[in-house]
Amino acid sequence: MALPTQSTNFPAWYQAVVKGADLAENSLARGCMVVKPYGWAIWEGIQAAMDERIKATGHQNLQFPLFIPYRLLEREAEHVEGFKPEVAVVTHAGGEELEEPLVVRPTSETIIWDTYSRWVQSWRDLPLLYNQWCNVVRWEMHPRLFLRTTEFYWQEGHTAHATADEAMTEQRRMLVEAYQDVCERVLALDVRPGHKTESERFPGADDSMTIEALMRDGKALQAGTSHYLGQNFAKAYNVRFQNREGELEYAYATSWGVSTRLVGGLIMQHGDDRGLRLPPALAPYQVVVVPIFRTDDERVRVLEAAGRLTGDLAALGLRTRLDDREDHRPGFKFNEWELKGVPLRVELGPRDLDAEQAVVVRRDTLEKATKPLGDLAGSFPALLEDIQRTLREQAVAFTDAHTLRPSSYEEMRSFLEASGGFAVGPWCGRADCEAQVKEDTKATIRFLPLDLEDAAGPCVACGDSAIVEATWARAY
RNA sequence: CGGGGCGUAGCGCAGCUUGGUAGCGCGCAGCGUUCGGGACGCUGAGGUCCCGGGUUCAAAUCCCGGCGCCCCGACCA
Repeated sequence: MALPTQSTNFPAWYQAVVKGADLAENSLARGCMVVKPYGWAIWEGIQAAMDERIKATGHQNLQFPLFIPYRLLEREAEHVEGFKPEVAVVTHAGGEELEEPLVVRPTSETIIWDTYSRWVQSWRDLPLLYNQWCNVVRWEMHPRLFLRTTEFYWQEGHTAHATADEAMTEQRRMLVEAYQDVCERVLALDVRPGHKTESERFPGADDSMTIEALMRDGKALQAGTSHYLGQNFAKAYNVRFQNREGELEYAYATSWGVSTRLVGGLIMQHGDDRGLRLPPALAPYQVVVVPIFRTDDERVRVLEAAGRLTGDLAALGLRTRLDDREDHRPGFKFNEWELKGVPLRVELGPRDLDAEQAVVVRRDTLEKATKPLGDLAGSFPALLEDIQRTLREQAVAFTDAHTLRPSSYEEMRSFLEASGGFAVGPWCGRADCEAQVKEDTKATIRFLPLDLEDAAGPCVACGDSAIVEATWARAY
């Protein structure tokens, strides 16, 4: 299949990659997706890395129900206001109308905090550090595979603490030590952490933190969020504990999540005109060996050598695939594995065997090298590390090259209107100024610095005196 | 909800103006030739033309009424 070029038709390119690399497809159910084995393998890789960090930071996994009684959702005013338009409600079951409708969870704060009220009495019960991997449903207007689907898969962490300080430390720790770490170290993405403005905050939160990633069309993607919920949910669901002094106090909350959206971010930050480029740390196959032969004699010879190489690679712990399908020609396979983003490809044919060599192609740079068969496998771990590093460096270089400090509002406007990337500058902190920029450019403030510092000088958007530095971009 | 478009083979579409045998490309099946960058030839399978009604000797095509989907404007991990 031919891929549209990224630069001329990014949405079509994205769709073609998702389809061509066999990651997912639209399902009959409105806005939902069928995640296919290759796409799910990528998600499982993300899950494994994230789950390791979640556990390493002291959390345990558990599981809450899919259904939430409607009245529970209604307890926290801002929360219900924010989610009401996008919840799916079950009104009928068991052949009759339900006395009380059930909401299909759009997120689980409500049912979890209602449960926590029964789990917490004393300061000795805190903190609660729990996480669940599950699916949630939000009735979205414009579904797009991985980026915004009606049903999506994620993890949601929900913690309860005895003090505000401890909760805020937890909020930041999960953003940085889990989300940012896995995105950078495993997915090789460039993500920028920061605070959301009040208007972009999670409904019911006192503060939302985000990691934002710039895609190759210059639009930003919110790749993960971590919220400090203050005592809002504790008050709504009556989660009180007796502190060391014997006084009753409401608990402090955090919640944080990353979703299958990360797969979309991976595609859109690393992808090129040949398709996906997967970082070796995540790739379901790190190396694919494509044997080339015509005659029966050649087939025996080549497959024997290819099998030995594949075995050597597997013995080194590398995820390896020998593509010995006989119903496709080599050229087809080269293109297919490039589309699927496999980091390294080995081409092995009779001519190579005669010369005791193999052709090795890296997906990140598309460099083709001829290497001696001698200790070919032994050279691969270092090569894969180099690909991992290169993808990450390319991502950082791209974001840097698409970040502008505009010297005037006019410059900022034309930059954002053209989706040039991140525009960074001093901001007055006012919501009406933020709204005006959105009206002018369709761009929003993606984040404020993680360490909030005073900014000097005039607001780059409205000219009033600035209080903080902001980063604007158009977003997915 | 306001404006525009579409519904025909698994997918992408033509045919509709001017009613008359259901078509094309990809994919799929069989056989043969191919095989170092997305192969080719021959043969073949596959259809409630979105649904319901009407006009007509005859409807994918014309008329009426439904339903569904997509794009553009406000939400969202």
